[in-house]
Amino acid sequence: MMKKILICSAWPYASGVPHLGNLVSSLLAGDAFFRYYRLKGHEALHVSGSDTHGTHIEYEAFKRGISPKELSSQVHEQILEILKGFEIEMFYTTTESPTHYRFVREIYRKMEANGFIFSREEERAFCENCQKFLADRFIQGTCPRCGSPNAYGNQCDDCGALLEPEELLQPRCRICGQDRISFKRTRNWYLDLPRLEPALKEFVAARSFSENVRRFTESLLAAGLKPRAVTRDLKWGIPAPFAGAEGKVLYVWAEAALGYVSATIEYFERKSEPEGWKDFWLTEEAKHIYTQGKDNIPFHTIFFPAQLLASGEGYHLPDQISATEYLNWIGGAQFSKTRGIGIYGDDALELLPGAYWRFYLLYARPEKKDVDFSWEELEKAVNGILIDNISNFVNRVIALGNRLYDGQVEARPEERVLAEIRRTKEQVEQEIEGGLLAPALRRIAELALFGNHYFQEERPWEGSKPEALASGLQLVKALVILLEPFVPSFSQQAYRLLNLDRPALADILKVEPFRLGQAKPLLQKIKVEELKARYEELVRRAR
RNA sequence: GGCGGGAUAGCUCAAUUUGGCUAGAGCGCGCGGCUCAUGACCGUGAGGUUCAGGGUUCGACUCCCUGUCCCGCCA
Repeated sequence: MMKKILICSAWPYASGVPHLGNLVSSLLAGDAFFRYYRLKGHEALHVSGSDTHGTHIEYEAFKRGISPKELSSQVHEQILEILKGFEIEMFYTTTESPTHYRFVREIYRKMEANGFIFSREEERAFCENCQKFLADRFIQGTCPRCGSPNAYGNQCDDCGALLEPEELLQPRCRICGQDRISFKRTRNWYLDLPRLEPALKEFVAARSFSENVRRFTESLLAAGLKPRAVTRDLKWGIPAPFAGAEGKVLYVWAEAALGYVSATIEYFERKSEPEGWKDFWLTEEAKHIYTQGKDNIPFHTIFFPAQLLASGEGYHLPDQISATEYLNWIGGAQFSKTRGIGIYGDDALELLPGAYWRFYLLYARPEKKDVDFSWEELEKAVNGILIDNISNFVNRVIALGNRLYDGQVEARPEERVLAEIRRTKEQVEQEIEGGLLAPALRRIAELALFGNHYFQEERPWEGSKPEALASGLQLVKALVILLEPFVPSFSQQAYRLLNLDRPALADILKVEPFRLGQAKPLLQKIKVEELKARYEELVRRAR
């Protein structure tokens, strides 16, 4: 049964290039899901884009002496390169796209017309020098609790106290550094989340979210929701479409997620099928999968669906949230570009081709708990499992087929081998469709183990057991097809050796004669000490 | 402080949903074998107080309680 599957990966914030953790939790995982469902014969589409608005990008651009637009465009281009290098095939746009602007403004007008938007006046910190309102984190001052001079408007990092901006002593603007801070009245528009609570509860109850996602969301709902501001007194963003809100923009989190819809619309516009998006969004039939880090869960199970519900347009709500824990740097440290901690997408590709990263990252994807990056684990996964175990098995079997049967091998795999392949396929399907990639990949690696074991036992190189070779080839075929979502370029190379043309998942069990190409190693082992040294060099150069 | 997640072999992970053979794999280590394959592969051995303590049970890694440590989120 063919189904429309929409994969929505969390939008990278375009203040800087994404790091390995960002990639594995969203875009890379999204690509693996996308490729899996396509392999299975579904009509799959994977969308995301650069989240380019907001204070942080304004600030980052200011620091670099360029405009927010220049910064986000630069980063967007870098991300496009990273996608290519990591073999991520998707529709990737930006929140600056005209389609997104139009869609966001329209849907907010609908939410307002349906009575889910209200406004109220409040006091906000204002920098007289910059002539702009300041987000909490952009006011710095002395902590009233511990006296640290570096407390922020929302929190003092030194003593941990949670603060309100007006509590700071000697407040100053982080952007210009001056202390001409005043508190001015301003009007903001709010999404009325309390009024959407019943509909949200119904939505969550009707979905079979994974245990952690469901529990987390339910506890937020049980605690009661508060209205959430959707406007900001900023220049860099999408102009708020409400009467009286001239000069204000929509809050980034209030518009970026809507990009899942607008990106789908844009994708079909470019294909000249302007109605095509409706088959994904205005139907119950489709399945929507969201990939992201755990910090994004409430936005995708509450804030975003609330917006869709408030529009009253009947948009399809999220079906599955595949949220990861964090990939941390060595020793559990948080990635930080400014402090030179961690590997970022662009540097990663200077060290190794994307396929190697894909295998390691998806194999170690932090689906259950935080995982620390480790060079040793990278080496183990790539050299030990992908190459020694899997790729060598592929080469082993095909080379033997070349040598003994001149590449022409009859189709007569043994039933017990087919049964093992079938079991693996079913387990892999179950894991991936349940939102998990790492266990699926581990299961595939086990099939290679089975293959090596089987070969050793049957000794087909002695020439008397052609069915063993046929079985080996069937295993190879299964392996490379199952691996396509994880390491696509590897599988595609192997397809050529096996004379397969765009195989489907179901072909794993199809029995047919083999006509083999000339075997050759498809991957080269990595030298981790050398990589480490080159990485140190990259970090040094960046400083 | 509240909520959630985690803790299993030196390392990375299974098994916990639904309590049930002797807690399993891979890597690493010791020994042996194979030699078709990228020094790859296979067998075998050593290696466990399943974080700690208590409880329920014929039986607990699994369920309940208390505590410790790690990671988040929130206040």
